[in-house]
Amino acid sequence: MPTIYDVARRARVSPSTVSRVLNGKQTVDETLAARVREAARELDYRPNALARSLRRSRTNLWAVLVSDINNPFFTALVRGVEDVARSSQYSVVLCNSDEDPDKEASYVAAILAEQMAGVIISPTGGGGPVQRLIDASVPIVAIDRQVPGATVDLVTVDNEHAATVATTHLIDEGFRHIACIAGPRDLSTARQRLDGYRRALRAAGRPIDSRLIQYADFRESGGYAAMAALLDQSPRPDAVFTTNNLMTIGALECLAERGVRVPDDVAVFGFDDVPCATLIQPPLSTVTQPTYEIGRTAAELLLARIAEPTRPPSVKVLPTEIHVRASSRRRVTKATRPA
Amino acid sequence: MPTIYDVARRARVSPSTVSRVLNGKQTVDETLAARVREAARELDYRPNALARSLRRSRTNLWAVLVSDINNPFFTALVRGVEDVARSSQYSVVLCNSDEDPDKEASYVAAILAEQMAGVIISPTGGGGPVQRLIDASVPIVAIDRQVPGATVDLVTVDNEHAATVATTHLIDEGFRHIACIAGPRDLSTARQRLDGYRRALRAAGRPIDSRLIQYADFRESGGYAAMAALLDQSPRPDAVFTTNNLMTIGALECLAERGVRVPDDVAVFGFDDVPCATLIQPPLSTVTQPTYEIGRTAAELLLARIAEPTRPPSVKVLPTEIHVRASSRRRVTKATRPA
DNA sequence: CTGTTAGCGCCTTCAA
DNA sequence: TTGAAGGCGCTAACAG
Repeated sequence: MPTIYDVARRARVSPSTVSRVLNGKQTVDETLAARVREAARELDYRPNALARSLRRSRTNLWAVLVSDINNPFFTALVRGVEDVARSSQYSVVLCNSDEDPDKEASYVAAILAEQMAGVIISPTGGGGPVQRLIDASVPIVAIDRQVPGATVDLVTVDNEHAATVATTHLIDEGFRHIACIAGPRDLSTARQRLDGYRRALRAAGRPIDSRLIQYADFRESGGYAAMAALLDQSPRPDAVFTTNNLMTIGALECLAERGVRVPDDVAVFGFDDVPCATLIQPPLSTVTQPTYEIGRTAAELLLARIAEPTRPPSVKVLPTEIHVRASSRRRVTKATRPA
Repeated sequence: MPTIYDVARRARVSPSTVSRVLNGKQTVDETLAARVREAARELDYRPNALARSLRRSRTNLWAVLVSDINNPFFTALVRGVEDVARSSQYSVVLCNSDEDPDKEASYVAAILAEQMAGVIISPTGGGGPVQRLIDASVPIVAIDRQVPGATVDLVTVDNEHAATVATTHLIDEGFRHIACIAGPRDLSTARQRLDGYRRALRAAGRPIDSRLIQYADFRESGGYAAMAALLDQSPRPDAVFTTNNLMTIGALECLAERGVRVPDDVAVFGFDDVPCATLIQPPLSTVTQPTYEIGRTAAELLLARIAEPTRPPSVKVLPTEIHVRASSRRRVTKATRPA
């Protein structure tokens, strides 16, 4: 690999001049600049990012550290991040903490060691490792959920509101025993969605039956188990609000396996888009988040934070969309239909 | 951030001794080693990976450069890679080329600039950028598809065989006009699956009707468009073999939208697992790949390649599984049923 | 076994 | 405007 010295020699200038030309600095004489550019091209010179970063003590790499790489919500938002990053000369790498604080800690260590320029993160519940990034003044933007015990830039949605709307819809349809499959207690997002569910019931003068609230882990298996538990107990729900996409899938699998009909026996309203939502019968009612916009907004906040590290943290709340479809609509049963 | 000099001063030894202790080198006197470790702990010292990498001229970062981050096939295999990487002190970052040679080129540039220790890649069709990595002797393992015009370590599956089995199944079920939604012509994987389809027809003495072969882009929208084209022409297929998961989804969406029944009007056999496969009605017949194993095997090949850069490239072909479900079974129609 | 020294490739004062 | 020189933090020769 040719170095800046090789280029300098070939262009008959000093290494500093090469550096200046390659970084678009100051006014270098156009004759020399042209010679430098040609020499660089001829040698297929590519700057050593390691050396440059060591010198400048920061790279041009952003990490997107998500809690579940298999959740399409997180992968979809990466595109929004990439589009902003590319236009600002950053490269984006994706890391997967898998909701595991240990893995998160090991990626945080790597981010620190590699001196990455910024981090967009959906922190795991533990919340420990992220503090290291904050302590080290690494520019950081949280997505989806807050960093426990810290105030950093955040891009999220109106979780509580959306959950209220979804639950209220189920109430208005006339369902009596509306269950909620909630996420981990230590995730702000999960708490807000559960709060929205509770608020809707309260507003309708309905009691909140804690047996109808099942906590799970935001994964498919968790949704499945929670649904199974709900079906095995009394009162058995006639509707369920599932608070993320993977848990919705798990719950639907459980219902299908047991021959429980949707929405006739149990209605379903899910949070987040579900892959192949349109292929599932009946079509699924969902709250959807603007994933691309979330990624884009987070990236823009990160740029702003890098440019001005001391600016006060800001929170962007993006709007959700509610899609009411057949899975949450009460059907007139045959028995009550006029003969 | 404390440096190795700070640790050395505090432990009253030289920086080299600190370096040796921290890297587990040679036999350092245990008294000194203990002092060093304690000093490092007290200062919360974390080595600067940039400096270390600059010095050693290689990092401990692997890149997994996939062609579509929204395809669960690719994200699922990352876990297999991570498990191997972690046990060998490498961190894994995921990059998304989005089947776009330009994006791929820009990530290749970043990988080169950051001197990453190894790359696992599913190359885009263009094939250009990967050559840079090979030229720079970056250890590289291809997954899913070959690198055009180069011989590197490769982990793939028995694409042609699996496609033959799937198509043969459709033939045996008695379908007359079996279509194929094929992938991009410049991807080895797509070619092999199409070859398998052709071979099955040939073996059954069936003509190969080129109107029944639609080329698409391995994406949902491509599958949709291809299916639409097939439905609008004559002969209209009564079965279709879709050669990847996203195109299967697109095709199913098209069929659902037009009220075409599966499998009564058109039977479907898909390649790759489809998210929420079990929720789709009718259950989908698929060829599935061992994603975790593919990731693990690729990572192991990469380790071997790093350890011995000159070893001859090897190709690992992992077995697929065929799941025949209702979407590809011929149903006895009511007309022919005994009354 | 330990310390001194030099340099990985680059950028950035500082002088000219 | 250009060049010379130093140093980012670390490791690997080389002495001792």
